[in-house]
Amino acid sequence: MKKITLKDIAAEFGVSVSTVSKAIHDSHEISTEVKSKIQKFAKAHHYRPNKVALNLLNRSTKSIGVVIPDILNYFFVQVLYGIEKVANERGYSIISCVTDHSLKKEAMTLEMLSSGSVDGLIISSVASERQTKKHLENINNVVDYQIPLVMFDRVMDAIECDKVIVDDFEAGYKATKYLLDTGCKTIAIINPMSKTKIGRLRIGGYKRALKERDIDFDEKLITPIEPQDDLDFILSFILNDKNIDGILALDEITAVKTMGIIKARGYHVPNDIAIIGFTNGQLSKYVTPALTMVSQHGSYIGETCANRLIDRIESISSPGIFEAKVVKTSLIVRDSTRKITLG
Amino acid sequence: MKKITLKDIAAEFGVSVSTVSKAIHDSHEISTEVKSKIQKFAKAHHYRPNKVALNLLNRSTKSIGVVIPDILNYFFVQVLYGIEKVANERGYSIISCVTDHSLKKEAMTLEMLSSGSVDGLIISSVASERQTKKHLENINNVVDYQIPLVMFDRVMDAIECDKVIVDDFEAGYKATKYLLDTGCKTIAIINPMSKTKIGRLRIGGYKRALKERDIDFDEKLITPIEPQDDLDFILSFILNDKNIDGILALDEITAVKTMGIIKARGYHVPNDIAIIGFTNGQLSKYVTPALTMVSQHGSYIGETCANRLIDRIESISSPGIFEAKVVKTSLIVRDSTRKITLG
DNA sequence: CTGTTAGCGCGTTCAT
DNA sequence: ATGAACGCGCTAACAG
Repeated sequence: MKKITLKDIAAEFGVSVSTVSKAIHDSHEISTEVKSKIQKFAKAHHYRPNKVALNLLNRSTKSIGVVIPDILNYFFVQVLYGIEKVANERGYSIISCVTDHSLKKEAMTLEMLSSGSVDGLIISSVASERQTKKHLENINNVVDYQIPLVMFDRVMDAIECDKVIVDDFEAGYKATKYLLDTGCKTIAIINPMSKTKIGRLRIGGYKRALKERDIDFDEKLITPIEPQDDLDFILSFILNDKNIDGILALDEITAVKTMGIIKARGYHVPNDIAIIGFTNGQLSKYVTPALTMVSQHGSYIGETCANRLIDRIESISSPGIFEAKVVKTSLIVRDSTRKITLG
Repeated sequence: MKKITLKDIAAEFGVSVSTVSKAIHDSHEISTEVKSKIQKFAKAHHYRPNKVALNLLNRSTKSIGVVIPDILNYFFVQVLYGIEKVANERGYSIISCVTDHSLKKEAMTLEMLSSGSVDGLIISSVASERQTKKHLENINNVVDYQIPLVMFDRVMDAIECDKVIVDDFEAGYKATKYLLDTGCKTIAIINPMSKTKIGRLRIGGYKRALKERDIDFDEKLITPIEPQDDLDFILSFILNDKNIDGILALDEITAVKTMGIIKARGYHVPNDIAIIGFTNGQLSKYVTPALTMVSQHGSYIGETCANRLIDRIESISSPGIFEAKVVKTSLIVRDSTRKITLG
């Protein structure tokens, strides 16, 4: 069976296209019998108005583009989940694109999406750090294009748009304070995101917490790592060099791996070394011991992004004034940290 | 800055729309100076052809719809990853929709997607089991609509289309055989997907493996569970009742939870009880001990789906004859099973 | 070289 | 009660 159009139906009954259109929309202008016979035929042939034609007519696609660096990362999936949920409720579809942390792909995706395919864009930009001027310009084009844009998590200050960000400073502070409160003296940081602002903010919070207790900050306790690094090897240095009794791992997988290595080396978690990880996902709950984590509420971030964006699209929000919403984190206490001693 | 169209540019220079179109496409029909001035203007104003208009013109959107029951399930994310990868390489975008295991949502999504928004569909249907006739009809409409469809994992026999499925029978067989080979005598199954064909196939493989060893099948060893069930409570029955030394958990999260409970009850894994889980994801590698799993190669499934679908769309495949591709599983041996004893 | 016309599929005037 | 005409933004065939 071929895809059927108004034209086909019109030909079938020897009437005009507009008559068919009106009949299908149950217009009172059309006689009852013509209406019913056309409607019956349309239903029998599964007529459905061509979305693309309507999009063109309405200059709106009722869909929003989501651009994320990585879909195998549970945090982004959670955000996507939140976006999809709200979008769906409000009658929008999602076009999701993954950039694989590649600037070039991100540029291409933006280019593609910003030419009418979507009514708005939600993005977590790879380029949040290594800000090429060219790329910045690229994103700005999107904004100039009059297409609403919401950035989350990895945002760029130089772009004027709505933003939904995590209070990473507070997260770092909170986690550090908790380790301190539970008796840790020397806290190391394993930092797999050393080049990002997010990483810097978390370390900022860490420093702040130390300062409050008059503990000197020691640069050597901070270890930046890259994906290709041998974590086991790196940890041996850290563990031998200092008398560490607490570790902050700035993402979930690093937290999990770090704990595995530490346990294998015979340390007890949390008695010898306590660990807190960032970005609560699926893993931390089921490892042994279950990891204490900083949760960023990915789904909530997604929902917030989607609501803000759709408000913009339907211009409920006041135009021109952009807002940056800061989402607080919370500490999910499990068994990789010692219990807090009251009194 | 407003979105700019050919018409706007034409007005700007007092030429016709088609001249502008040709100039922008660098047609040889247009004089060099007109071309260059138009091109310059277009670039300055970030002109980009309206995708929607082109879609209407070409009767193609260069995008494919993906419908999955759950995006927080790592298997589906892996499939999505594979699809996205291939689609991207071949110049297609993804519109992803989540049905939350709801038949109604799936019907709505299909309805929405099949009216011109996408060139083809990849779906894992919630309805693969509780096949309402109405719903079947609904999916069949899509097929009738002349829009290419590929089903994966949870497929429906009654739908005629390309399919990519997992060899679940073999998976059940393989896992059971491995437990048997490593000395297990009494193997229980925890089945969180008791209503699906997939679950039945895996159990079929299990029975087959038992039969090969002349072990009688005991219905009581199979325990169906529902999401709301108290696994701890259920396991106490199973463990008390039988002298179980091996467990097959038919999905990852059940495997992980089951192992946690078993360990908490003082059993040693794998010496007292060995465990194999299905659907290898992120979790199983990092729990202690690391779980032996059956991998379904989600990403590969996704790639296969996408390639098949795009071939169909571009009608490289021979039309009319549908293929069902069966993807083999593999056993990833880790530490929740005993070592195989050679000789 | 440039412009006119037509049409993708639809809904919305405005005539008849 | 029905139909013709128009336009959404674009390309392509054809005319000048």
